[in-house]
Amino acid sequence: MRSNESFASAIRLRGMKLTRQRQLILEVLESSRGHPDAEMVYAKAKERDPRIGFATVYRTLALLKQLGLAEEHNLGEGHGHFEAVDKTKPHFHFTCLKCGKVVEFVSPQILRTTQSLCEKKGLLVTDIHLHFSGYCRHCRPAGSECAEKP
Amino acid sequence: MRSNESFASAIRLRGMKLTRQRQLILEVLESSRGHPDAEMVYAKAKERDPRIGFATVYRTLALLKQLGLAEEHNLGEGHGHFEAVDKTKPHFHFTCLKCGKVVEFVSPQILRTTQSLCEKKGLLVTDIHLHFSGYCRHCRPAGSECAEKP
DNA sequence: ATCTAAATGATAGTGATTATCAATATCAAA
DNA sequence: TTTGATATTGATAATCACTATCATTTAGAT
Repeated sequence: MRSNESFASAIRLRGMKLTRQRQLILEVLESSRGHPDAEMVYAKAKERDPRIGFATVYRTLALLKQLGLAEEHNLGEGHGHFEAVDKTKPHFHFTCLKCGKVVEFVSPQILRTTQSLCEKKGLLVTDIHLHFSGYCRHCRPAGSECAEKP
Repeated sequence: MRSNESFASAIRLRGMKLTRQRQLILEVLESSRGHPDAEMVYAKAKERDPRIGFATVYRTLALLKQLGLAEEHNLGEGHGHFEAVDKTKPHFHFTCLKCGKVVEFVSPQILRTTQSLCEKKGLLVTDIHLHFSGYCRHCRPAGSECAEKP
């Protein structure tokens, strides 16, 4: 795991300590498919370290976010969902309002547009959250095309 | 206020009742600058109707969202921010991580790209939330250009 | 004016996240 | 390698944003 290295150095750079728990939580996140929430990460971490605490999970997820190793997404449920960052594959999310399915997709064009917008406005962008919601192919009413809100 | 009309008809269409409180909350939202949260809407509504309740504010904001008359944005604080919808001006938000300022901007190009993505994937998109965060012109470190997360 | 269902407001409850703090573990230095 | 300073942990209490409940009130049809 290459990010273990960068994690260790980022941690030490800031005078923080590389703990068993922090490494475990990063590993859990990296080996997760989809977008686990804090509770899910806690459950998975607990399988490998039954003594791990809930607060540590939250603290570590916040730390990983700060270090740019994790992202938190708001998928329309009342709580956060987390994902290990793979810088080579920035992507966006669509949530189906009916079946709840989350679709990931990429758009180099949106990234480019964002890039140029950011330059024009003098904004230093560190995070882009693009989240669509609506109805997936399966749940959309028959015959409906892309449209504005009803 | 043209949206009062559409509000009244949308409400009645669904067999709901057009109450003093609902009208007041819509008016508060429409006359607000920026992106008030539920508490702010409650405070402003209370100025005009001291008997109004907290739950009513939440219920009505949810209703306005359903009717497409309001949007809820996640600006990185732990709670929602609301905004009356003006369909002629879809826009996005940038939050400065240092000073907290929220910048609004438009991008017809991103809307177009979204439109065509949605068509390709067969997704019926009803809502687009694009939220950037980073550092504004004033807070960004001197000499820094647009860049990835540190 | 009357009636009925919808809506309100007060408040209790819930779920997610954060703060507190004594106990523990990391890691630099002796 | 032990020691010591202090960052971190884990248990739990607290907080925060929001939602459910329910008796009372009100909108709007008759």
